[in-house]
Amino acid sequence: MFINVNAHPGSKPKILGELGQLSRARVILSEFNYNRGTEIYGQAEPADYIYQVVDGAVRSHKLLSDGRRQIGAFHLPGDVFGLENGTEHRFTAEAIVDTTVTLMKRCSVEHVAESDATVALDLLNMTTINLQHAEDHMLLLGRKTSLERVAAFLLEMDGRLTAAGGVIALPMCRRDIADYLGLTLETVSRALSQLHGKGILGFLGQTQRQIMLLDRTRLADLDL
Amino acid sequence: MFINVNAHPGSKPKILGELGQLSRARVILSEFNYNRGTEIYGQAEPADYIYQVVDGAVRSHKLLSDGRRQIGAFHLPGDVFGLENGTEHRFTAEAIVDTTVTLMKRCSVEHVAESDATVALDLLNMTTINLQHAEDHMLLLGRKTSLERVAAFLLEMDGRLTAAGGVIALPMCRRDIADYLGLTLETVSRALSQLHGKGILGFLGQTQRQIMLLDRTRLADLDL
DNA sequence: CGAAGTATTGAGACGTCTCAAAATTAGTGG
DNA sequence: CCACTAATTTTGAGACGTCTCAATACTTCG
Repeated sequence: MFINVNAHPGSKPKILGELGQLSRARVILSEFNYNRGTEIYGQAEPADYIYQVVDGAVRSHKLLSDGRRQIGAFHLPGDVFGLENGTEHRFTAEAIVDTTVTLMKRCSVEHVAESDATVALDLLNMTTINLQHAEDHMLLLGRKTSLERVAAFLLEMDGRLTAAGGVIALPMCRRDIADYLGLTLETVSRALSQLHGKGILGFLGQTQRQIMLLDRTRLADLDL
Repeated sequence: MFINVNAHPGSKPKILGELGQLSRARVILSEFNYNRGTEIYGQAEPADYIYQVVDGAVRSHKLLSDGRRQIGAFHLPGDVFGLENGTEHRFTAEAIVDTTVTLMKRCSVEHVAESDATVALDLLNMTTINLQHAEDHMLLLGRKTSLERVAAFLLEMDGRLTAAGGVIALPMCRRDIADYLGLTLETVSRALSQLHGKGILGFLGQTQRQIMLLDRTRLADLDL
C-alpha cells in the first residue's frame, strides 16, 4: 500500500526526493502530524521509524544532565531524519511548529537494504549528507565567533527555506538558534542587531521572525 | 592480489575488522607509510582512496581562511578514514607520527557496493560510526567547559588507545588537542594541570606525553 | 651540551555569559 | 477588534571564562 506523498496541499516536488526513492522499493509510507512543541522521539528510545519532513520544521538535540542543550540540526521540508544505525535514537526530535512528516518502518527498510544494494546506497547517501553537515558544524562550533556563527546560520537558512528574494521566515525562536550555534539567546539577538545596524540585514513588517537578507555578499564575507 | 593486513609486526587482531570485511569482497588492499607531519590528502582533493590506520595516528582537520583550525577526528589503529560520498575530501588528513595505513581504491569499492548490498551496508556502518562521533563532538564543542572537554578527551583516548591500566601515551601535541577541543593550547595545558592538582591525573616518567589516568570515575563525573 | 621545539605558568585583554529590565510580539477572551 | 496577559526579543551592565601575549621550564635531538 502506497500513500501518495504528493497528495498533500502545498507540498513541493522535491519532497519526493529521498524517501521517495525508498518507497519504490516496496516500503510502506504513511503521514503523521505533530503539534508545535511535541516530541517526535526521545534520545535512547528505540529507533523504529525513519522520517521525512513534508511541512513544518523539526529540531534534533542532545542534553547534558544540567540542562545545557545542543541542537545538532534543524530538519526542514524535504529533509530525512531519524536515520540511526544502532537500535536507538541519538537525539531527541521535536516539532518546532505544527509539522507533517512521512514515516516508514525502519526494520522494513533495513530488510530491503540487506538484499538491494541500491537501497543500501540510498541510505548511505542520506547518512553522508548528515555527516557532512555535522562536520561543517563542528568547525562553526569550535572556531567561529558569534557574528560568524549567526551569519553562517542565516546563509544556511536562506539556502534551505527556499523563500523568494532573500526573505526568510524563521520557524525557530532565538533560544533554538542559540542552542544550535553554541551561544546564548542574548548573544544571538545582539549579533542580529549588529548585522541590522550595518545594513546587512533588514526586518520586515511587524512579524517577529521575518528577516530580510539585504546583502548576502557581505554575509558570506562574515561566514569565514 | 591480497596483502595480508595482519602480516604487520605489532598489529592487533581487530585491525582486520572493517576494511577487512571489504577485502573479502575482492578489492585490492595495499600498505603505505607516511612520515610524521606528512599530508595524506588535502581538503578538496579528489577522494581516490579509503584508508585504515594500521599503526600510528592521523588527524583530520578543516581550516578557515585566517588559519583557525578545527580537527574533526583523530584516527587511531583500526579506524577507517577518508570515506567520502562526493568525489573530493572534506578534510585534510595528516600523519601525527610515523604512520602505516592500508588503502584501497575508492572506485573499486564503490563498484562492488553497487551490486553487493553487504558491502554497501559495511560502508553505511563505517559512515554512521563517523557520524555518531561528530554528533557527540558537536555537543562538546557547543556546550562543554574547557575542563569537561579535556576530561572527555582523556576518556575517549583511554578507551581507544587500548593501553592497559588507564595509562595512555598521547601521540598528539597540545595544539592538536586544543584544535580538536575548540580551545587554545594554553587552556588545555591549564586544564590538565588542574586535573593533576586534583589528583585525578598523574604524569609518568620524564617522557612528555606520557600521562597516567588515576581516576577514571572522577574523570567521568567531569564529562557531563 | 647546546639548540629547537614543546609545554607550563602568569597577567591582563576581550568576548561571551549572566542577570535584570524594558520593549515588542503573540495568544486569549471579551 | 480591542484589552489583557503571557511569551519572546532586545538592550544594558557587570561577571566570568577563555584567549592573547610573554616569560620560564622542560623535552628532544643533533
